[in-house]
Amino acid sequence: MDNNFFLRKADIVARELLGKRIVRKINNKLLKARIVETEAYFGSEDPASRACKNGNLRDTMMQAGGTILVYGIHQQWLINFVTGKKGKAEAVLLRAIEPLNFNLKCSGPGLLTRALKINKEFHEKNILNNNELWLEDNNEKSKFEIAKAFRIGIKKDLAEPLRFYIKDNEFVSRR
DNA sequence: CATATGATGGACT
DNA sequence: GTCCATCATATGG
Repeated sequence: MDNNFFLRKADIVARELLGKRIVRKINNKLLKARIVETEAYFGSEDPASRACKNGNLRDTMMQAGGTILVYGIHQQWLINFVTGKKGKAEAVLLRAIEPLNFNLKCSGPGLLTRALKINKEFHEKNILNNNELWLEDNNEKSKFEIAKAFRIGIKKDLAEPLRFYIKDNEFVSRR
């Protein structure tokens, strides 16, 4: 994965992430999955983002693109990838993945972190330089259609749709 | 320490 | 669609 991949705006990265593979290494076994649903979040200007109020989280979102951001909510861990240049508070939330070589439900942000055993240990590590979790580009772009929607489970959303998913993919979270 | 608050998920009507 | 268990955080005393 290119070093500049995450240095773009969160909504661009969210779209580009679709179809990429996420690989998790556990005890020398590789869990592979395809990213099928993402959401873009912004810092200060985004009323839906926790970073809007929370200083610590915003600091993490201001890191340079590629930093992993993990935070707990409703007894789940949610994983985000920080995007944009250092100083910009932006991130992309991983909402759903399609398991390729294992059989666990991954149709939701909390479910996929459970399946891949992702927890706070990954917080503030870098996805581009990690031997337990990384991304692979397998050039699937243009093999699918991208659908847009408003973000899920949020009280105050922004005016523009910031949720992106692969159209007609059965592993996308519902609602 | 006490309490409130969800970027959830699953069960249920 | 609605209800709610459950817990990592933030915030206030």
